[in-house]
Amino acid sequence: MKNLTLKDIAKALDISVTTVSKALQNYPDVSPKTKKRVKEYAEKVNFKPNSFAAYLRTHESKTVGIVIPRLNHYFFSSILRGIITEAEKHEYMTFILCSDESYELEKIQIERLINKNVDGIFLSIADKTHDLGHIQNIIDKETSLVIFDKYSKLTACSSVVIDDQKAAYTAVEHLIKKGKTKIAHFRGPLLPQNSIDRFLGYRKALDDYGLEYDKDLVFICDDINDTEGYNHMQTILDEKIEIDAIFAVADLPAVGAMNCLLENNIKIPEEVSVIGFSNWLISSLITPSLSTIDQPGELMGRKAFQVFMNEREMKKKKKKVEFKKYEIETTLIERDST
Amino acid sequence: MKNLTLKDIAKALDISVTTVSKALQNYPDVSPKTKKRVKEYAEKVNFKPNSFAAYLRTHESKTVGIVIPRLNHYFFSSILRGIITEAEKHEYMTFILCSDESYELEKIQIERLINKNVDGIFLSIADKTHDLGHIQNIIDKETSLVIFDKYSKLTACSSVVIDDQKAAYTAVEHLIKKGKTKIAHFRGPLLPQNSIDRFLGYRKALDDYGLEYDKDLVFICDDINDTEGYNHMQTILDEKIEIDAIFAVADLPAVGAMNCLLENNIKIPEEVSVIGFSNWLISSLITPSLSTIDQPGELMGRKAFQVFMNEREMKKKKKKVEFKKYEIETTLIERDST
DNA sequence: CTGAAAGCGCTTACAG
DNA sequence: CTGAAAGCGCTTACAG
Repeated sequence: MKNLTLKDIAKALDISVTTVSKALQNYPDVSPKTKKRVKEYAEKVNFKPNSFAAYLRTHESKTVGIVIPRLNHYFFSSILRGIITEAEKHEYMTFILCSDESYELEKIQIERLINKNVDGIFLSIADKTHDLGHIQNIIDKETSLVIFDKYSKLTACSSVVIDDQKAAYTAVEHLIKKGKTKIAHFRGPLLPQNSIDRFLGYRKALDDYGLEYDKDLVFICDDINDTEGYNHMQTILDEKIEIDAIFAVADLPAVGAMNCLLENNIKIPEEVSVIGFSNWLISSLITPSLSTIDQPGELMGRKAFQVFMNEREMKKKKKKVEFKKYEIETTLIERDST
Repeated sequence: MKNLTLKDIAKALDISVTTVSKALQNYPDVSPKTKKRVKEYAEKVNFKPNSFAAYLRTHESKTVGIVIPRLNHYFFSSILRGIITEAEKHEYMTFILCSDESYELEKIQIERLINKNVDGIFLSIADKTHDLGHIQNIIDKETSLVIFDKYSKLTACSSVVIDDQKAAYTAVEHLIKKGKTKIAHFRGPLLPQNSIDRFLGYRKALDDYGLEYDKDLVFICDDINDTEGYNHMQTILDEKIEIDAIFAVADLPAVGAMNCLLENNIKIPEEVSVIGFSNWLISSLITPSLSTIDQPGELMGRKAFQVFMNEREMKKKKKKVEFKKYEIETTLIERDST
C-alpha cells in the first residue's frame, strides 16, 4: 500500500499541491472553504505528510536522541520514561543509545545522533568520560543539548540534576541522628561529578555533626553494582574495621552490603545501618527494606524534555537562550535498614 | 556549522555529484582512482550522506521502532538492549515507544512508527490487546514486523519467543520433585498467550505427576507486580487455604508472596516454596534468593533483530519470506526459595 | 486567494 | 568511465 502524498490529495480535490500544503499548515492566505475541504479530505484518507521530505525543507526532524550509560538500569529507565512520554505529547520520536559508561562509545553514539539529524540530544555523561570535546561538537552543530543526571560545569547547555551534595548530606545526617558515629561510605568512581558531590555531602555531614572523617572508611565502587558493595562489606569484616553504618552511593551496592551482613548474622539496623541512594524498586522489596534517597527519574526526564522544547522555541524566535541548571527535589525515604 | 553535501565534495574535487555519489557507494562503473580520491576526501572531511535525502530515493530509513508494554521493566529492558545492540552493528537507529499494556495506545504507537517510515517494527503485544487489526496494518504497508515475547498465532510474521508451556512445566516439576503437592499458581491475565501457556504448563506438570488440579489454587494477577503476589498470599493465609508451594507467572509476584510469607514467619522453602519466572536481577538479591526460570531477554532481542535483517535481505532479493517462530531456550535456576 | 516553480540532498536510469 | 537530468515529497518565495 503506497503512502499518500500531497500530489494525490491535490489531484483528488483538483487543486494545486501548494494550496494543499498551505491549507494543512493553516496558512492565512488560503480561503476557509478550501482549508476545510482539504483538511476534511486529509482526515478522511488519513494523510500524514512524509517527515523525510518535510525535513529537507524545514530542517526539523521531530526526532530526539538519548544517550545513557546503562540500559538495564532502574533509574535510567525512569528517565527514559519521562523523556519519551513528554516527547510523545509534542509529536517527537526518541532514539535510544547506550554508552555503556564508555567515553569512546559515548563519542560514537553522539556522532550517530548528529548524523541522523536529531533536533536534540539528551545525555547522561558516562563515568569514564574524561573530556568533553564531543559534547562541544553537539553545541557547535545547531543541535540542542540537555544534560541530565551527571552534571558538568564546563558545557554550555542546560542540565537537569539533583543536588547530590545536599541529598547525600540528608542521608548521612539521618544515620547520625539515629546515633551512628562510625559511618562508612561506599562511593562511586572518581570522575563523575555526582559521585564526588555525594562524597562531599557525606564529609560535610560528618563535619557539621563533629564526627571525624576517616578515609579508611571510604570505599570506591568502580562499577556501581551489588557485588562491589558485597565485597567492600566483606573487606570490612575481614579486616575487622569498626563501623556502625554505611552510606552507599546507590541502592545496588547497599543491597550487596546488606546481603553480606545478613550472611554474617549481623543485625540491620541495630549493629549496622545501611542507607542507599536512588530508590530503586528493589529497595522497597528486600528484607529488611532499604532506606534511601528518592531520586525522581521520571520527573527529571520530563523536565529535561520541557527544557529542550523551551530552548527550541526561544531559538525559533531568535531570542537568546539562557542555559540553566535545573535541580529536582529529592526525598529521604526511611525504611527498616536504618 | 553547515553539514557537508555531495555538492560540496563534487566542487572541491572538481567532478560531478553523480560520480561522488557512485564512488561512495562503490559502483563498479567508477574508476578506482576516482573512487580512492573521493573516499579519501570524504573521510578527511568526515562526510556523512544526509539520511533524509537518501530516504526519499531509496525508501530505506535505516530506522526501526520498538513497542513494548512496559518501559521500566527488567525483562523488556534486556530485550531493548539486545535489539539496540544488534541494530547498531547494522547502522540502524531505534525508536522506543511504550504501550503501557493498553490496546489503544499500542495502536497509536504503531501508527506513529509507520508515519516515521521505519523499516521494521518490533512488538510485544500488550496484555489488553484483544484485536490484531492494527498489526495487520503494519504487514499491509511494506514495513517488516517481528513479534517477541508475546506470541500470537494469528499474525503473518515471525516471532521470537520462549516455550512458555515447557518452561512453566519445568518450574512446577521442580517443585514436585522437591516433594511439594499443594502447588498454587499465581497466573497472569487471561488474554496474553504466554500467561495462558504458563498456566497450561502448570496443569500439565500436575497431570503428569498425578497431582489433582484445584482451580481454587489459581490466582490471577491482572497487573504483574509484587503487590498482587502479596495480596494473593494474604488471601491464602486469611482463608486458610492449604498450600506448600507457589509457582508465580513472574518474579515480582513471587517476591510479593515471599514478603508476605516472611512477615508471617512462614519458612521458605520448608513450609512454602516459591518459584518465579524471568530471572530478574532482584531474584538473586533478595533473601532467601528466588528460584526462577531464566528467560534470556538480550538474546531474544538480538535474535529478533537478526530475523528482521534476514527477512529484509530476502525481500530485497525478491525471494519469498517464510515466517517462523523462533524459540529461545530457558533454564531453571535453583536458588534458596525452593 | 491560488498555483507554477525552485530547491532541500540525495540516487539512478540514461546518454555519451 | 563520467555527468546531465529527473525525481523522491515536501515547503515557500514569488507572481498573478
